[in-house]
Amino acid sequence: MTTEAPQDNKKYQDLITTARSLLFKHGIKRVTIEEICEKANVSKVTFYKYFHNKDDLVMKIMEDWVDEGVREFLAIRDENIPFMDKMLKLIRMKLATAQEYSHEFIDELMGTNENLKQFYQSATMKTLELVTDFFKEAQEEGQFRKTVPPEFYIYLIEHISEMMNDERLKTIISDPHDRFQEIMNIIFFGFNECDKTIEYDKLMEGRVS
Amino acid sequence: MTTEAPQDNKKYQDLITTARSLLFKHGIKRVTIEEICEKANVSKVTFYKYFHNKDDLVMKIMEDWVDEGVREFLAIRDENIPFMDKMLKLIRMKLATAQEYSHEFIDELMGTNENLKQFYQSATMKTLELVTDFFKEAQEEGQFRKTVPPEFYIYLIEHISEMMNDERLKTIISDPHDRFQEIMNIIFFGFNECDKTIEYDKLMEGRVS
DNA sequence: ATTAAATTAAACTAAAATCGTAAATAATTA
DNA sequence: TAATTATTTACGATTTTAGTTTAATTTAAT
Repeated sequence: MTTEAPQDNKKYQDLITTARSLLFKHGIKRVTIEEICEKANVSKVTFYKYFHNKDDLVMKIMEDWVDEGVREFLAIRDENIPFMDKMLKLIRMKLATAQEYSHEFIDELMGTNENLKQFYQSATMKTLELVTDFFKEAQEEGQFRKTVPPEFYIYLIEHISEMMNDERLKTIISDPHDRFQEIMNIIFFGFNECDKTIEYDKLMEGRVS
Repeated sequence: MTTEAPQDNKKYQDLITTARSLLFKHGIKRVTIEEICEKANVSKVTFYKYFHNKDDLVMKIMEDWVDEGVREFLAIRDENIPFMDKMLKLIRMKLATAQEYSHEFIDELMGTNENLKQFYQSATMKTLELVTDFFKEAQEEGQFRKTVPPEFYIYLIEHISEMMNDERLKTIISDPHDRFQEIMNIIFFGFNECDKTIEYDKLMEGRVS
């Protein structure tokens, strides 16, 4: 008689995972509910048992996704490793998720629907606070220059993958290794001459690219 | 009074290029004619001036694309460089185009429409003959083991990019450099110990990845 | 085996999207 | 200016999609 929570339901999970990969790849408007149901081997009736409509589905996907991200972040934050290694792992994480979803998906999330937009913004807010606190603490410990606003570091971190895929930058530095090296060097050490570097290979180690 | 050939028309070209990138990315059924027109800044009426319908558009895209491929191939074939270097360039070309289109596009090309299917098959036939001749000649010159059917080499070449992106293989050899190295070594030298290798970096040089 | 719940396929309606065209209007070119 | 060409707007016809209903089937628990 115990009514199962939807998170533990197989059909629900099938729908979430199939929908996620489809929507992340093609964006929201290109994918139909029927297609999701077919690919997930779930009938349309069952879909409407768990979701009111497509927007509702998207919100639940985002909830899952954000929670996942927060969990990953907290795990890294609380690891017992040097600060620089944590930074590496955070960047790696960002690059990993950035490859998952298409630009189109985020654009649609922000553009068309007002509910989704609000939800997405409040979700990013929540995670942003977490990360900001992390940076502020690191700054107080002397890991960063104190004159840099932590929000600016977050901005930079979030734009690394964008820079890596920027067509203009690609023509300037075609080799991805070199490109990454240069971006990281600028972010961490600025234009000053410096003997420290962040290795692309170290960042990518163990990653299935 | 000279009626301009459509190939030289700006609007026509805009339609072809925008349609190509959209269709290659999302497949045929996900993209609407109106979307193409909007993105290309061409009115729908103008679209129907140049194309009967979506299938007609796809065929003309394919024609362009195949011609382009044949030209590239012939250019490489007739270059005055060692055979191995030609091989490298051909593989590079294959990898480049494979990143352009999605699996979905080719699937739809083969699956839904009978006209497109026929057209695609005859087009690949035509190019396959060219490449086969190239390999046969190389074989007669002693560049390959004579007991290998050239068709099998073509098959292998065409599957390099697939292997590079194969999830199973990725877990076995996660580093793309290593993965590519191993694939190339197998294809060119088999399982025999051999001091020759094909360098990933050499293959990728000058490519904007 | 019996019962209750979950799932499904199929049919269906209403709304929305898309196609393709025809006319009126603006822009180019001769 | 006149003739040709490109674009906008509007529109009807068709197709697709969303969401619901019903009846049949599967699944799981008792």
